[in-house]
Amino acid sequence: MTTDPYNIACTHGFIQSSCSDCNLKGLCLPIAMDLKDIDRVNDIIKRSRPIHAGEHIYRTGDGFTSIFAVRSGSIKTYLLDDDGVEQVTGFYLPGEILGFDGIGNNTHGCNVVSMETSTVCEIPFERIEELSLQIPVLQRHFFQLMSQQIESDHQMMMTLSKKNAEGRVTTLLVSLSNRFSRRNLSAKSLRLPMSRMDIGNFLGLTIETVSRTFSRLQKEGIINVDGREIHINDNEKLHSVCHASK
Amino acid sequence: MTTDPYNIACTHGFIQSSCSDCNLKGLCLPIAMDLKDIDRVNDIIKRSRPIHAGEHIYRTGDGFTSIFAVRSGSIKTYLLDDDGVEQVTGFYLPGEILGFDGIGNNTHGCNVVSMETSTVCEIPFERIEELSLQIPVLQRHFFQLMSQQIESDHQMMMTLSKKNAEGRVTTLLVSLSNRFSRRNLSAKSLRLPMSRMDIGNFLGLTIETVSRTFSRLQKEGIINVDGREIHINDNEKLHSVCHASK
DNA sequence: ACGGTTGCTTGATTTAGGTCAACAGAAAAA
DNA sequence: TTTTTCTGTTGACCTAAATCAAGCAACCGT
Repeated sequence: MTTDPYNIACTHGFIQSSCSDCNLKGLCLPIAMDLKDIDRVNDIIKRSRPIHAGEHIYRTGDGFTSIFAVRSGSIKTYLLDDDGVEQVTGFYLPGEILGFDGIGNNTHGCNVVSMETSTVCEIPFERIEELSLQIPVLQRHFFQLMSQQIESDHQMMMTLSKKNAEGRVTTLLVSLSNRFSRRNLSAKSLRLPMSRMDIGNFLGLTIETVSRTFSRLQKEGIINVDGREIHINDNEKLHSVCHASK
Repeated sequence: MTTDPYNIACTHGFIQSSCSDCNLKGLCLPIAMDLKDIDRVNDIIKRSRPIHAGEHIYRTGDGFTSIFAVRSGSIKTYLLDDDGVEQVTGFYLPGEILGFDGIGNNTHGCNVVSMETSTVCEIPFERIEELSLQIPVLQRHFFQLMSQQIESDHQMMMTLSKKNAEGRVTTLLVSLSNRFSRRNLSAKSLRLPMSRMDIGNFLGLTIETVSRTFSRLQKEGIINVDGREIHINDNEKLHSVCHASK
């Protein structure tokens, strides 16, 4: 086994060191990109050593130099307000890209921490910006990724503003289920990468309410809960509860 | 007076038909852009006839072709969920750019409606995308604008998730005050462009709670309220109430 | 001058979810 | 082994904001 810090990260047991081999490339790179251009992107990417649970990738105020693609594990982003109150602003799973805040004023706008052992691909922004000038489909891709982030943030505003506890929790479950199945993992059985604390913080609820909501959904036969293991029994009901408003 | 629909829009009483003359260009275009490039941008922009209160600029699902800069008046964006429930996702004032959702899947992701008589500059996206490949500072600018939108959406998530009614209302007032003063308007006295309904919808509160909160802030001497006219008496207190959490 | 509609305010009551408190299982430490 | 810590669950109670209801002023079209 190699000791190269950029190559020991793969969780699948084999070294995966190039974008063209990566089974996540359909998520973080444009599909319609020819191999030559993928290699040009590949050349500027730095692959990380494993990042342990609780370890930060960057913090608010750090100089902005790179965006990051999650390769394995799971990551959360959060803000701290003036009083030190934490607000979780997002959960990021393999194939997803984070760090698009930060471009605005050349300073990272949030804190990023690993929720379990994770690996990321670091994408130096100035380099990818140059490439984007030369590869139109890449420029378009980044506009699209940022646009999707904006759309999903707006959905989140809707969730926080209009939905009750059941609606919020089920919305998160549906989102996670979709994102797992995009990676060809089970949409029915999933292991939550985050604590009840983080769920509550993200959804604007207390841990007690999150816990009670899980229990209620289980009692109604919609899901089975065993700690962080969730099984979706009744997807239809789950989706209908999803719209529950306050 | 001309009847050219693209040139009757100016509210200042004179025709203003070029970006280089526009007193908002510092807000929607990069500062470090030379005149030649500003003219190239100017050439692709379509200036709108006046859009009346309640008139839509586009709706969710419409084909995405352009982003828009607000030139005068005020605009709100909102989502409709499956049950037809409205969620206001943003208020846009002169110099601000909207429509960055929509890039992701080539379809507009929200509804956009004018809150009063407004004019906008329509920026055809494919044209500005081409220009962005040729003018690096312009590409950077759009990345920055989208990044700022993401950051402010995250702040909004914090507001909705963590703040009580007073915190939410004052946060909106502070934001509006800042955005008015950016345009060299009074930061102390402002006229709200939106109804109590829209404020409540945006902030995840009922109109009654919004109304009561305004009344309470007035009783505490922090602001004066006369319908949509707001005067900020005690900016310091306003900012401290701003952090009020639930 | 006329109802009718719309936007906003205020009061009385209800309720979802917050707060406080106790406890249990799992994992880590001693 | 016991102890401690951490995470999650459940119960009792309380409170901020929702809901329900009434009323008022401004503005509309007739």
